[in-house]
Amino acid sequence: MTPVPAAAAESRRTLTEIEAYSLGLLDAYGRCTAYRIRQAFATSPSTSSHGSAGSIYPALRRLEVRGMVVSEPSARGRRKSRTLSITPRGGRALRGWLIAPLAPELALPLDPLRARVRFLGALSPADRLHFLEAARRLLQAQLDELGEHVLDDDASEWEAAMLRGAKRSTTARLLWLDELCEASRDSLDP
Amino acid sequence: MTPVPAAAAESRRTLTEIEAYSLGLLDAYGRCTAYRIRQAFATSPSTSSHGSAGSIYPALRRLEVRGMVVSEPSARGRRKSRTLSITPRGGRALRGWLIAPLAPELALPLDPLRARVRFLGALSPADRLHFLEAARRLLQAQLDELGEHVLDDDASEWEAAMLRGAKRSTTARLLWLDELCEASRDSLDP
DNA sequence: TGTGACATGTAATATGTTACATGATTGA
DNA sequence: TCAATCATGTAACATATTACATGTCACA
Repeated sequence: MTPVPAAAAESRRTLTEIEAYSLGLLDAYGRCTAYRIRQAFATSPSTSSHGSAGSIYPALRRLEVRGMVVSEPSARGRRKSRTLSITPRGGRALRGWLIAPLAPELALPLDPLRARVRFLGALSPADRLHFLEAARRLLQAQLDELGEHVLDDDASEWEAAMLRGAKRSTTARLLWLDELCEASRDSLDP
Repeated sequence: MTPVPAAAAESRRTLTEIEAYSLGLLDAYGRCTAYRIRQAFATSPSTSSHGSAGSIYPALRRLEVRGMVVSEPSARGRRKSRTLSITPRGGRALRGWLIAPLAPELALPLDPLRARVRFLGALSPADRLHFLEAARRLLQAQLDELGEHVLDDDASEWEAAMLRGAKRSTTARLLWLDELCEASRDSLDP
């Protein structure tokens, strides 16, 4: 990330998903280190691929520049460390993000699997079936993982709600793939 | 978009979602203009928000640089226009993208609605209910729109399959919101 | 004492978004 | 003929991804 242009960050009205998620975690946790935020991204089934250092640290820096987060140096042993907390302004920004009118594209997020299915016509019937079966296995594994996912003691009712949503979505997509798989198998080998 | 660095574009192995989608459309359509690709993005329920000129034209240019697309000037009246078509290399790239091992994060794409639900604890019960009801209305509208969506004559079986997938996902998320809505209403006004 | 995990970052880079520019065509 | 829309782009910008850098701590 290139150095954060403070003026631009100040002038922007909205929060990116990563910024909002970070604010939300900070609000839920009270005070914590940037590393804890990163870990939360990495371990959440929904966001595991979006918790890279190169996104989180600059996002937190931007929030600090905008006065939504404050940091204080905290000496854990001799290791340098900064403890973050959300400011009143940060709280207002978080709630503003939540109650803002929902953009229409939130209704149907991009689904990379759906995009691939769109173009399965370009494959041979055998390759199609391979694809669909691999996709099915992937979703089944994801569903198993979601079932085993244990929530922390301090997990909120809403974290559990999110998990239920993830399960429902995955189940629906799995059923859809089952159907396609079966149709594909029939047409290949009647 | 800054000018496309040809060397970098050549050396990259993978396709972005937009590149792959463009290749797929070009493969399905045979020959067409960039504008037709853009329109397809804009009218597809899944990708309506990703068809900006600033993404499509540079993506098509990158594909041309990589030899996956060729363009020939076509005089429609006196208006300058270029007709694009996919090359054999482009076809191989498309099929390679389709049969490539699926990255685990494709199993559970980010859902901005799910992210917001995760942090509903930051809102007052009344605001929570407002949020959930607005989200429900949004998904219901999306579902209605999907139901009315008519496919072209040349629509493939896979385009229809994609549409069914979109409906299933949306229905599942709507049911989930219904549940949350009801629980939220009960707790607010027992 | 050295190996690996912890913790905090930065640099380079490619990409997507927003907004603007431009000329041709069509319809009122 | 004037406005809207068609069609093709470009420029500026912020952001995410990948890979790397650096120092600390636990423990074998």
